[in-house]
Amino acid sequence: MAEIEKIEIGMIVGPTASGKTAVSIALARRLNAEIISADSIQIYKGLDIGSAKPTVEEQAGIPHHLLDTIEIDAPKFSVAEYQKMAGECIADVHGRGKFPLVVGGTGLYVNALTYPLAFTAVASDPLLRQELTGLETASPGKLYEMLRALDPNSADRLHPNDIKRIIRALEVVKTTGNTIGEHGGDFSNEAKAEIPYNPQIAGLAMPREMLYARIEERVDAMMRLGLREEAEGIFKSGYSLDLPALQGLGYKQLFQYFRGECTIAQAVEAIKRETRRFAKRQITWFKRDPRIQWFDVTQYEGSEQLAENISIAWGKGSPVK
RNA sequence: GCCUCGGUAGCUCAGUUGGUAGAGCAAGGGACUGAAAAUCCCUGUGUCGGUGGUUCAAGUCCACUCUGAGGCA
Repeated sequence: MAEIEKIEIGMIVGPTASGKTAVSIALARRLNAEIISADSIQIYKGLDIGSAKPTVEEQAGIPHHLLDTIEIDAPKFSVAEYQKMAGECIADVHGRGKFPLVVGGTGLYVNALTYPLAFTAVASDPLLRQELTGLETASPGKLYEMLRALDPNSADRLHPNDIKRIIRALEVVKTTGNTIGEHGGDFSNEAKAEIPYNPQIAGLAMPREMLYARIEERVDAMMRLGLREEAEGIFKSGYSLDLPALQGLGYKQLFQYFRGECTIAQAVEAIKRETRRFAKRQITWFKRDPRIQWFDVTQYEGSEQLAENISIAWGKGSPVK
């Protein structure tokens, strides 16, 4: 039986501020790799300081893909587009004889590459979404009732208050006549569907206290680097502040300051607090993924040593001298 | 030195006529199928400053004591 040859890829995941950037550079050097970002905010142009996007110097000559790729006001960018673009990047990098190294903290994007999720089946439908939102406003609980009738499995899975996901599930079943579960694989991959990659996933972990201290330091550093000015430029540029891109940490809180709703000190505090909560959600997400091999960064001298151990774990032990 | 008001969760504070404590914020846990840095769900974590006393029973009443703030000398 002719099996399609899978592309071998490496992945580095972990919460924000866990040191993914530095390790990925060290690892890319060892493995002759190019880096493909799995970060839902760094992919936007102009969101640089606040997204902790690696600078040109930090990229250190390693080619990075899917940074600065789309406009802040690009219509309907989503995980489906990401899945497609990342797939093309991986094929391209592999085709040029280099190792694709996916690095990022957006769990859904990581899963879009490592589970056979059939996103492409149903596009989002803004008009239908608007209509459904109107229905829910007029009579709260209505949408969950509808979902219960049309797609009981999804209704079981979702909480009645999780309107966003309820709308998406309704969108799929109303547009196609099939439920969301009938469209493809899921995270548990009970369908045993195949993905075109053979991923090895390394997770970066550290004690919670240490991670929070790093977040604190990093937010202060962002402010020194000019996060306020970056956000102010966007604030004044006329973008709708409801854009998905502008829900990113740092921007949202500074917009409140620009509107006079809080002091700059309160905005910075809020950025730190929300970033901690975000990191916690990322940890929850990655923790349940049994395929991730965890590396406690405190067990290693620095990113070079950590990169060496990851490459050994991936069966690529002998380091490039 | 005297007087007054405080000391209860990580923080700010509630706490009825005595019945071994509860709000907000912070925090912790979880979910996640085309917005995912989004969205949603769950959870009180406590030597009630200390020691004695009264009482069947003390965060609550009494005495002493430590400690903070203010006032008068």
